[in-house]
Amino acid sequence: MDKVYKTVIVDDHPIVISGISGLLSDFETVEIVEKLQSGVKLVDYIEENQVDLILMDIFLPVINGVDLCKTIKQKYPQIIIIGMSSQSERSLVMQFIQNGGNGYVLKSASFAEFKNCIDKAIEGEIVFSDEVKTIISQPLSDDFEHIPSLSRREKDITLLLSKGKSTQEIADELFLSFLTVQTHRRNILQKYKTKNVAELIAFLIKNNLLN
Amino acid sequence: MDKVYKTVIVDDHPIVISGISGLLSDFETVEIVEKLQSGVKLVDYIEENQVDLILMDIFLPVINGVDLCKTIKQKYPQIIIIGMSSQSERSLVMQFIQNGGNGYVLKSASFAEFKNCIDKAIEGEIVFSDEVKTIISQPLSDDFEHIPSLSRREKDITLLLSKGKSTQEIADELFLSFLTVQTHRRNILQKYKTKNVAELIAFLIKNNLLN
DNA sequence: TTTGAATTACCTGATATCAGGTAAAAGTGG
DNA sequence: CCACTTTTACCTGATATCAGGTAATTCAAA
Repeated sequence: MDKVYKTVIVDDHPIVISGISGLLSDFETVEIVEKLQSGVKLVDYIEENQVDLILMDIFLPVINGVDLCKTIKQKYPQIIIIGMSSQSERSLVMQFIQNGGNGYVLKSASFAEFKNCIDKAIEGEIVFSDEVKTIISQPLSDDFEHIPSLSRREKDITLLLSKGKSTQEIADELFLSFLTVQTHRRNILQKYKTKNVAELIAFLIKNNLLN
Repeated sequence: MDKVYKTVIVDDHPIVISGISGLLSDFETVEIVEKLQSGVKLVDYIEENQVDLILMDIFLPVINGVDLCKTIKQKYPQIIIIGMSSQSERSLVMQFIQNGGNGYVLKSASFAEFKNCIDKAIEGEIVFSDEVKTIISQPLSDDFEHIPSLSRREKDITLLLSKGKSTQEIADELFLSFLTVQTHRRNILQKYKTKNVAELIAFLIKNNLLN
């Protein structure tokens, strides 16, 4: 007899949870043990209960899905984690997998795709829904591009930049020298290989790095 | 006996559709007649069939939910349209309502909220889920702020801006004078009351005006 | 404890942006 | 056809950004 996978669904949208529940109700190998709306609750739940499989939204309030996956995998590497999101930015998928994710499925995937991915993931494969596959396979990946993260200070600065603040204004607000902020700006642009703030902000928002 | 509302659900995520279907199956006054994954299909469907109520995602591929609502309401003002989305940017909600929307519900709303909103909308009210209410009621609205849209040329330019292109590069790509692009930039910044491109790009993306 | 990353800071010069003003075509809709 | 918007274009000057370099301090992790 096959093992029954104790499964947790994490999504801040009740409707999505209900949709997935419905989908999974046919599965004999999967048993939904909990439905949660936040990453914090997930961490708490795992501490106290046995969990084999997690289906999680990547865009969660407070905690980023990628970081959440990393945290969980560090303590419980045996748990299978499948990420979900609406859009799929190539880099985001890569990041998720690099942090231990076992698969990535777009919410626009068909039911069949969804089921297939879950089956395969249980068997130990790294799985992607069709659309994700086409996206990540485009620039024939041997460059497992890894997106650097922003430091605390850099986050402060990018946030203010996105609000239209100038270098001088940012310096004043953060009680820093104009020149320091200038250095940070340069480092951030370099870090993401962007030419100017416009491109930077677009990149950061698309990759969910801005707040 | 109450009228039974012929309802169409439009969302590019099958899972969400399934979730909403489940939710609505209890309703006696609502009958789901079609589930669609794109705005184009919706327009086609309406031409051929009777529809009383539409639940639509705002972020749809190809056609913007706001524009879609406007188009439909022009021809079929009697159809009740409720918008849905994951995040709620105040201005986006306002735009939707201004274009004829009968309500706006966040996907993070509870089932009870969802049901309540649909009931009230059927009765002719303009409805919002709780979280949306708090967001839109903040700057005590008598300034029914309306967000201007980008002209064709302005769209071209903002798109290139978000890719990090400079004024000169944009001018070259679009075969325009440097000075023309400069004028467009100024107009766009003015239009959205933004101080620089960084703020502009952040604003445009948040309001789904880019691409 | 020491290595490396993060944060702070300064200097210079080229280039780009932003804000002010003006205005003529070209296209659109009533 | 007229009004209005859009698109095109020019001028000027102040200010900001970007790119190059260097370097000391702080702080966390190995």
